[in-house]
Amino acid sequence: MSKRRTTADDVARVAGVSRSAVSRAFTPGASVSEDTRQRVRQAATQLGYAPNAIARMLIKRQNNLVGVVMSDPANTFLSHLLTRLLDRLQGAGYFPLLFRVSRREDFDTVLPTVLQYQVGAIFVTGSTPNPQVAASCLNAGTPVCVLNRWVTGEYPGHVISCDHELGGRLAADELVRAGHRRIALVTSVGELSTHQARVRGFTRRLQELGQTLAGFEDGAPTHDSGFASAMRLLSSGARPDALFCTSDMLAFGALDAARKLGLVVPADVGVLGFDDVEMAAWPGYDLSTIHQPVHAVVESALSFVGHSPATTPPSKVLVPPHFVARGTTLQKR
Amino acid sequence: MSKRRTTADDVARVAGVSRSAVSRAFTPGASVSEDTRQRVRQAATQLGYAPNAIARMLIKRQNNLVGVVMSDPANTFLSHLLTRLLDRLQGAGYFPLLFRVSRREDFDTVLPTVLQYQVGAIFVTGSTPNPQVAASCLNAGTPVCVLNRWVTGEYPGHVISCDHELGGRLAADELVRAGHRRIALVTSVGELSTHQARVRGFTRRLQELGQTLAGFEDGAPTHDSGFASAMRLLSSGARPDALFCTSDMLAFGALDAARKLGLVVPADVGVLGFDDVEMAAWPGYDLSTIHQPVHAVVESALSFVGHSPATTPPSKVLVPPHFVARGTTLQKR
DNA sequence: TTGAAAGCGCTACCAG
DNA sequence: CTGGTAGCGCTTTCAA
Repeated sequence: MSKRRTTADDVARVAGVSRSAVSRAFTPGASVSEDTRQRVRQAATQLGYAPNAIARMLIKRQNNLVGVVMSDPANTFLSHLLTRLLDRLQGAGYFPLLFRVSRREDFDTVLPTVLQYQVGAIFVTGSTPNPQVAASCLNAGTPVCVLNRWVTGEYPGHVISCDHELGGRLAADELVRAGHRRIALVTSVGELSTHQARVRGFTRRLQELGQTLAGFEDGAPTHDSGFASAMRLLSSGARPDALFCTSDMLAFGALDAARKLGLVVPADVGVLGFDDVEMAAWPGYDLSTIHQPVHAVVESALSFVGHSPATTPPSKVLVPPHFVARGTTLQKR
Repeated sequence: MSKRRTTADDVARVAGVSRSAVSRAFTPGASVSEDTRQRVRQAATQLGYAPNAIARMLIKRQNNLVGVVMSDPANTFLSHLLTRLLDRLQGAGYFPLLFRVSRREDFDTVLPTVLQYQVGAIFVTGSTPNPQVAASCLNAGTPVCVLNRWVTGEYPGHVISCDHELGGRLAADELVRAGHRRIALVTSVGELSTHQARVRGFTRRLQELGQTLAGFEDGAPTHDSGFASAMRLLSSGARPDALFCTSDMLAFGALDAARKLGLVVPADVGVLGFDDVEMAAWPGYDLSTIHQPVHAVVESALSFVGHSPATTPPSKVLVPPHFVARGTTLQKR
């Protein structure tokens, strides 16, 4: 007994009108008499009818679906980005089709699939698609937009990101300006390309300021790894007087390590993070950090959806981050 | 110059075969000669053709879309649930259409919209839909599944949740068994119905154990609120010797408050959370908590997708949580 | 304002 | 194995 979903024809029959009339009754600015509209709406509710969005999509040859591809929604920072993106997308009348992929290669597999759903745009976070794959999307008329990571080399799609390298430079500036002189780095460059840019900006600026790195630890982008890295750094002979951690998660780990070693923050050791997730403002951490401009990134991204790559040529946008002073770095005078 | 997307007909023409052949070449177990399949695939890549999923959905009268409606993806606990759900859904070949709603009423508005996309199931987290709205979905043949919150009264859909009340009872058991005798409650019952169940179980069990509540604070479900509540409780004349916080977020706030007041945890005051989010295991908090069985909830939820409510009658499933002993509660002997 | 008819791009069923 | 044909449920001309 597979109950066939009620269609516009069913409603038309009950309301005693044509199928076209039903369609019009559900189309905002269509020319229908108020009388027929009422009759149709009534028959519709009676039968439990609702227009089939799939059929509508097919005939309109366009839909309000957008693809969102991301690596890890549980990642605190990404989840904030996602929330913001979802809110704004829905506010603009779009429906996000969400894909989670874990491995790098899966991004390239998933994009063509997303494309088949005739989405109006594809947003990618957590990795960068293969240029060829991106090109094929663009070719099909679908803008592809990489969020929050910079793409080096030839890449045909939209890229809109926080200026991670500038963030790294800011970090060096602030730490040195606050009086820290033996600065070490806790990072995850091996796993995350965004961290590479942060490290690059940081080390370059440090050099410009006449400082040398007092230590370096690379690991996973996790609290545990930050903890372990900081433990090594802070219990070594020549203890650093500040740690630049290339993400807040790493910084939280470092802070917990400093605490465990009985060090006073920031007097004994300053800690600077990157991202400015919600937790950074918690009194338990009160983390000084480099704030990523999530809102600006999302706003900028939104401007691409619905615009064919043919008319709106792919652009690369870099949004500047800024320093947020809290209690884990010395206060500059 | 609106470049019409290439269709199966275009490919058929180039490959010198019929449209049916093209369709077959893209259908896994169809009967096509290897020769034609090759020719078609080649013509397809040449033209940049990919089957239109929308059209396919329409004709197949079923699709692999599922609706996921949630309140706050940035909520640490929900984001874990979401990640898990997404992973398993994709693993099973489904495509999640994600909706974020903030206000209670919006849930009822959004469900009919989701329904229009002919989704195979709808998962709701963060609120409970109006029974009538749920019924209309069920009526349309789409299972609706409320995740992680219990529904009181008449409700026609699936409900699969952690047994929050049992979790509350466990909390009382563990705290008392560990030797805490002046136990206060930090919660957010005013805003979250899940917390209500936790509180109910907790207070009832406490009573059964012959204990009385040593304090009670209600507020927002945030770190800030937990901090403020604990501050009030712990600086009052008759200081509690343990705090049951109905979520980990509240507990983190309470822990920060205890630390700020110079209290030793758990000697001076024990703290017990609820959820067991990742952060609870961080050494900085090392929070004892009640673990929510996210995996079990998701597995159970998955079994409903694709099964018509007509054949699989709506069920209510309650999954038991368990206690996780860490460093913020006294160790029972 | 209304209804009839022609598809949207595809799959499924039929003969061949 | 293959090509024609008939729709999926809807919107949209086009006449009336």
